[in-house]
Formats: sequence, C-alpha cells, structure tokens
Amino acid sequence: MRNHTSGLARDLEVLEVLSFAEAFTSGGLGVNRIAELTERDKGQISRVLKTLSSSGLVDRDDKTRRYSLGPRLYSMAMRTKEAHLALLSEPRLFELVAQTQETAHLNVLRGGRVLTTKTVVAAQALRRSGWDGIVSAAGSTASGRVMLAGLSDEEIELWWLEHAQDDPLPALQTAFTKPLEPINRKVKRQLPAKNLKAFLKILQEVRDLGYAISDGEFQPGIVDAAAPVRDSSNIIVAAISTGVPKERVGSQFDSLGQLVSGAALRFSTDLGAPIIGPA
Amino acid sequence: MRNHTSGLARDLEVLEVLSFAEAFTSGGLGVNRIAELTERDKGQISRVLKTLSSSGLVDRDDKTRRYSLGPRLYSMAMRTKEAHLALLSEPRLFELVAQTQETAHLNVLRGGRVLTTKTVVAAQALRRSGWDGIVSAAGSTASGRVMLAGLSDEEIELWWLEHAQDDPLPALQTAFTKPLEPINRKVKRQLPAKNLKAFLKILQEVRDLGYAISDGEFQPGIVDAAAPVRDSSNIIVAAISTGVPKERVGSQFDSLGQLVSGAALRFSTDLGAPIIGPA
DNA sequence: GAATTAAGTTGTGCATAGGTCAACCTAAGG
DNA sequence: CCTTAGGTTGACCTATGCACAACTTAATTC
Repeated sequence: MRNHTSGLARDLEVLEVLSFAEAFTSGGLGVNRIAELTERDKGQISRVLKTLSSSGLVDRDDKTRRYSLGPRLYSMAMRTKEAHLALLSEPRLFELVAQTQETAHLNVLRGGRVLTTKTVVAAQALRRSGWDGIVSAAGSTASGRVMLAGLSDEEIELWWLEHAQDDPLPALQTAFTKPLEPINRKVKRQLPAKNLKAFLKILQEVRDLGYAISDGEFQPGIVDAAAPVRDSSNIIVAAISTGVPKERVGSQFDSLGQLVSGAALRFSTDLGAPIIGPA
Repeated sequence: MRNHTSGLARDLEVLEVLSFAEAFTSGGLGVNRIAELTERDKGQISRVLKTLSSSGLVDRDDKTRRYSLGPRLYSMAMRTKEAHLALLSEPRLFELVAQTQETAHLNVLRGGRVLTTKTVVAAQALRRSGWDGIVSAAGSTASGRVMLAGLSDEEIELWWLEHAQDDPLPALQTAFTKPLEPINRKVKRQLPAKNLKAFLKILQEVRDLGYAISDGEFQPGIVDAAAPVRDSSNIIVAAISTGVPKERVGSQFDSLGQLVSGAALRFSTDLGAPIIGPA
C-alpha cells in the first residue's frame, strides 16, 4: 500500500521535537538543530517552520530566530475533552489537597499511557513546576492501574501485549536527549508484574479495594494512591491521585486510599455518575 | 515563488475546523463534515485524519467514527511559555479573587489579539465554563490596552493598521458557524477609538494610571479592569484582569484598578521584575 | 431481516507539491 | 575586514498526495 500522508507525518515530527526540546532547552531551537534531529533538509525545515508559525502552532523569536511551541496549541488544547475534565476537577482536587496537605493530580489514560492533566500543589510543596502534560507508563503508576482495572480482560490483555514493557518516559524523549546532552542515565525498567495473569490478579485487588497504591514503583520513595473517576455512563474516565513521600505516610495506606476514593467519588457525582456502592 | 508547504497548511486547516467545532458540537465531526468544511476530498481527509490521530493530535472515537481534538495537544500545550506563565499566576489570581469576589484572568498578547490563558472563577460565579484559550480583539478589552501600552509608538501604529478593525471573534469561527447553524447574528464592530492619534492618547492615560478600564466595550454590562505583568527584563508579558458586572462596581473604578494593579505587581515580582515605582 | 442509503476506507493514474542541492543572504566574531 | 555559521530562497526533478471511483461497513427503513 502506498503511504498518502507521510509528508504530514514527517512535518509533525517537528512539533514532537520542539515538544521535547522545551524540557531541556530554553529559548527554543534553530532551523539547523531541528533539521538534524528530524534528519531532514534545513531548507525544507525552514519552510515547514514558516507554515507552522503562520498558523501559530510554533512561535518564532524574531531576534534569535529560534522556534518553540506556539500559543495556538494552548488555545486548541483548552478545547479538548482533557482540558474540560481538568477544569471541572479543580475544586475536588483542592479539597483533597486541603485534607492531605499533599499534591494531587488528575490523570487520564491515553494511548496506553497515563497523561497528567491537572496538578494542584500543596502549599508546603517544594517543586513548583507541575506534572501537567506529562506522560508516564500505566503499569507502574497507581493511576494507571486504577484505570486499567476499569477495562475488560480482553482489553487489558491487548494493553499488556502492547504497553506493559513501555519505558517510563516516551521513546522520543530519550532519542532526543542523546544527541543533545550526552547523559547516559540508565532507565531502570520495572515491570508491573511477572506475567499477565499476575497483573490481572493485581487489578482484581484494585477493583475490590476501590483504589490502588503504588509503593515507590514509579518514583522511588513516593507512595502513590489513586482512585477511579466515573462519568454519567459509569465508565472510568480518569483517576485522581496523590503522591506522598514514604516517610510521611508510614503504613497508613488505607486512610490515604480512603481520602483519594472520597475525592474521586465526589468528582464522579459532579459528572453525573450514578451513585452506587462498590459492586 | 512557488509554495513549498501548502499541503501542510491545508492539512492544518483540519485542526482549525475541529478547534472551532468543539465549541458548537459534541462528539466531534465525521470525515464527510470535515471534508465539506475544508473543501477537500473525503478520501484524502480520511487519510489525513489517520495520520493526525496516530500522532495523537486528534482523537478518534472508534464507535461513532468521529474525530475531535486529541490529548497530544494538551500535553504539548503544557510545555508552552503560555502554560508556564499560567501555572505561576495561579496563586496571585486566587488572591485577587479572594479580594474582589469576582472572576480573574491572566491574558497574553499574541498575534495582535488577546489570549486568555488562565481563569479563576469566583465561588459565586454562575458560569463555570472558562474563558481559557479564548482569543479576543485587543483594542476593546482592558487587557489588550494594557499590553499595547507597553509597546513603542511604532509598534502600536503597526498594530493599529493590522488589527484595529479585527472582529471580536476570529474569522474562521464565523465562517464555520454559517454552514453549521444559520444564526446570522450581527457582530457589532466597535472601534476602540476614532483614529490612531486618539488611541495613542488612550494608551498614554493607561500608562499614567497603571491600569486600564473598559466600561462595557467588550461585553455589555461588564466592567473590565486590567494591569500589566512584567518579567525580569521589565517587559510587559501579560495582563491580569477581572470582569465585574456593572451594578456591582458602581463608579468605584479606581479601587478596582488598585486591586488589580496590586495583584499584577505581586505577580511581576514573582517573575523577578525589578521593583520600581510607576515611572 | 432484507433492502436501501449514508458514511468511511482503499486503490490507481497523473499532475503537482515538496525533496535535494546549491547559491545567496545575514549576523556574529576574530 | 574577512571568515564562518545559521538561515532563506531558487530551480530542477521525482516521489507524493489529489481526484475520481470502487469497495466496505454501518445505520435506517419497511
């Protein structure tokens, strides 16, 4: 079969590259750098960037001639389902933060991975830079497991085959860091379970409990608790989670789980979910 | 000169259409509808959408076969300068809301128009759907005037020539509403001033005062107050604003202006702006 | 549940959009 | 002033994506 839109796909790589560049560089990238990273001709990249910046998807700094992600992205992103959900979740996340004094997140499952859409930081929190927009592996986070638990066994099997071995961070990010800054940090890939059967058992426990706990599996020293958010069709559409340093929870996993569950339930009813006890 | 990326530009129109569709439809658009709106072949649109959805920029509902803006947009948008600023502004916007009991916004000036990046609604507010991501004409909003006042006279003249007559809403939106819902609402185009000289005088007043007031010019019955936010180079990078129903302000314009100025100043120092009195 | 209609996907020849490669600018630094 | 690197523009030529149509799949009607 002939590929009819490979040009578009190639041009979109420019956005990908800029997206990851944003995390490591400041002031954006020049035409040459982008051409290297995408392995394309600099002349062509120059033209592509002209088009992209005239649409506002990328932003051109006329002084330095460097490009970065543009304002149009922001304006479009606010029209997505994800943004809508994030907006609605704010009050409930604030409630949870008030109760726990810890940072709270709203996450959704997209493409087999966990996308954090909204973060509310606790007043005491050190790191201000949010996790918003960050994508993580679903198997090793509490949020991911809570949302996977809402799927049917066949769907979970599909996920297992495709995404169980995902790197915690997306592929292009490591591909990009390599040529730019030669930090060869070993990403320790921790599998959520030995095999599918073991993983299904974990998910069944999550279903029974009503929330999931990840004890340092995603970030060492951080206990992650998450509970499912359901919409009016009673389908799991998101997860509310909170990450707490281990020394602050001790072994009080259950009370943390209860708090997160409560916030998730309240948000679910906000969305019109039927009020039923745990099946 | 021959155009080397008109294909890309055409394909990006698909995103534009979806972006505006989001406001009027729910559940997204089908291939045929998008083909109509972009005046392209449905076969080609089908292929373009396949590419766009494999990159996550659009989202495909496998059941209904309808497309809407995708999660990747959200994740990219969170890496933009605009998102960064919006995140940092949150605490200051909350402070302002606590003081005024009215909804507060953070706005930036992009492409001659005002882009609202963050909205914090007051507890009493009726409408929950935010203004985030909405683009408005710069001349008739307080935020726009505050930010234009930070430019040099030549830059303002350039803006006047290109954008003074802008519709309050972007062009494609009206173009899109026409075929979809035949509401022929007349957009009353209200010029900010009769001519450039008069407008420059208005901006000078804004500079002297330190804030701008728009008395129902943007939305009838709403008094809009805005003050400039400066970064570490003392350049105006955004505006904090608040919109108050006229009956609740009365003629207390100045005290409202002072509150907004205070919030904007505090946020400016957060960003590392030099602390100097109004020149 | 068969028949009809609408919506979406895939196949193919042909014209054109975009890739290659080069020359030409423009800005910064010695 | 010259040199060098980054960025833009130009021109040729081929691969890409457009038009048109056939085909598949889903929804609707009787």
